[in-house]
Amino acid sequence: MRMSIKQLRAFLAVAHTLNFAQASEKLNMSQPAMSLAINTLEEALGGQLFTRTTRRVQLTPEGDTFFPMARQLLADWDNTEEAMRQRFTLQTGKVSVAAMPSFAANALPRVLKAFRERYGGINVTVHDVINEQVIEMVAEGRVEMGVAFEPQASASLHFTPLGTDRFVAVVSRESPLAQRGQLSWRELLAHDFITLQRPSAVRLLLEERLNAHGHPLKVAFESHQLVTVGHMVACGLGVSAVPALCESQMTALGAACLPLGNPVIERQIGVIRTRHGQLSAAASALLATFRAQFSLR
Amino acid sequence: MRMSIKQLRAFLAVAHTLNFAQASEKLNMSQPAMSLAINTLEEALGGQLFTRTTRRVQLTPEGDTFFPMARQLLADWDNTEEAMRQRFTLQTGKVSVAAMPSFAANALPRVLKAFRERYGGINVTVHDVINEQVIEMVAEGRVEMGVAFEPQASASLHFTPLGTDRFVAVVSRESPLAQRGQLSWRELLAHDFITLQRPSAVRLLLEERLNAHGHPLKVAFESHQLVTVGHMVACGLGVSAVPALCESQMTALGAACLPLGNPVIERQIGVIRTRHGQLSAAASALLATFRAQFSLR
DNA sequence: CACACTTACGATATTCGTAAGGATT
DNA sequence: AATCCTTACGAATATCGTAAGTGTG
Repeated sequence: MRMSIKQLRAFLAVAHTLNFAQASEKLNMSQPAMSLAINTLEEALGGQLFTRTTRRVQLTPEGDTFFPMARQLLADWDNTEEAMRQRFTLQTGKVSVAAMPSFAANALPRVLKAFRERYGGINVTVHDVINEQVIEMVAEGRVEMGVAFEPQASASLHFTPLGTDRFVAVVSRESPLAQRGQLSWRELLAHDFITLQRPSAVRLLLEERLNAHGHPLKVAFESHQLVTVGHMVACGLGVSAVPALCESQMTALGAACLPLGNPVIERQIGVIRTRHGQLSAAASALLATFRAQFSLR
Repeated sequence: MRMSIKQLRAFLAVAHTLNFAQASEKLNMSQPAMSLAINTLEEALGGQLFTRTTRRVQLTPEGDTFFPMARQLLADWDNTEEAMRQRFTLQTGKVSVAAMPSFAANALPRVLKAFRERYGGINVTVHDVINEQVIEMVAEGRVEMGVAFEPQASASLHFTPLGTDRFVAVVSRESPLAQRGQLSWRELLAHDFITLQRPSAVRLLLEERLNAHGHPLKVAFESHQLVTVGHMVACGLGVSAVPALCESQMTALGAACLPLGNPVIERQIGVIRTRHGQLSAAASALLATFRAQFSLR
């Protein structure tokens, strides 16, 4: 027979009170049960832990050395149990998420705020990387999930759409265009065009779609930071087109945004995760928060 | 319901094999029992540890974080159990013992050798201190037991006699006395007497007993080291009397020892321990070794 | 269709509590 | 004589193993 948890609790109670009756009361058990628990524990360990005349209970030297061991063992036990319970009840935990810049800088903070208000104990690590790296990090398991454009169908990746991101026109507030209700690409492209540099998914998408519709893209200025693009437009250097997600950012920089059509250029944005590796409880909660936040729009 | 040891072992086995059937076999239980164990563990922790289709068993992220925790918990558990068993079976442990110099330097090493041969894993700490300090250290609990002269009866100290220590005469080998079969105190005291300095229990005992028998002690040379006394005698500076325990030591220093009577001065030597504080298993074994070694003489 | 986990149920083993016993102060 | 631990025994509980069930590949 080997040690059991109950026996350890019994030992600690008796070692503390030096009285079987009080100890058994504290553990909500009968006194004979306590007696038996101590006896079987002693048998399991191969020697006496207490010397007990009917009048005095006392730790043996071996019992004395066992005392701190038992206490540590039970403390670790209880802590582990509690840590797991907290993890499952989302009182603690952590989740890593990757997001492409346009999302990370605009929609994500609001989602994280809602998540944090609901699950204050969960640590969230955000990796703000370009669209391709989001997919790469998810595939490699470096993050549990990512927010990016819908990738081409994959056996290992799963995509949960959150919404469509449509390109809008960005013009200077002083420009006559700012007064228009909406613009066509032909009208927009008549002006100097400012946009992101080549590796950007936004830039590549633009070129591809515009080419397909017979609107080759001629770029007057380019930058690798959207902020710079926004400032350039605000200063009247030219016009641009950005995903609607970035609209508020552009507005804040002093530019004006308006609907852009003919053709409408849009793409699905959503959460990417591995198909077979399941999400942690924390990640599931974050995903649910994503879906809740975006179903409202 | 809370975690049990068996559930933890079940979890580790399944986490390792990722197969309920193999895991249950390894733990000598039926496969449904394993299924139940995992289920109740998951219930205890409040969430799933494995995702299991009938074809694939896989750790959830929570199960993954639980894995090292569970392993550590069980390792600590088993180590503690084993450490206690070893302590009780005297494969390990430690014992502190105090001994007065005459005993520590002469009889003790032989006892410790026998003890060590039998109980190689037990660490023994010896405090070689004067007789009074032996008693003090036992009373204060700084050592589990001590070897000293029999103290006056005490409510808190217990004395186990090992044997009597009788004073023998020490003379130079060149002295005519060395040829005698035995000596009386009167004959011995006719020569220059060399002995230990005052705080020594041996010195005090000698003075007390000799006075009681009308032989006031006149000391020619004194030292606080028995080795010095022995050398002095060997060089022919005078004679001495030492406890029989020190006989071999004196002989080794080049002096001759012979029986000394009229009066015979002797005192009980034994093991002192506290009456109520019990001995550790290791100390009991050491005490038993003491008794065995001395019952042979 | 076969394999692997789950559910069901009866048997076994363990644990527990009440009552009586024994020892010490 | 009172207190406190131990022993004894019947009952409740938990666990386990066999057998049948269910879903996946």
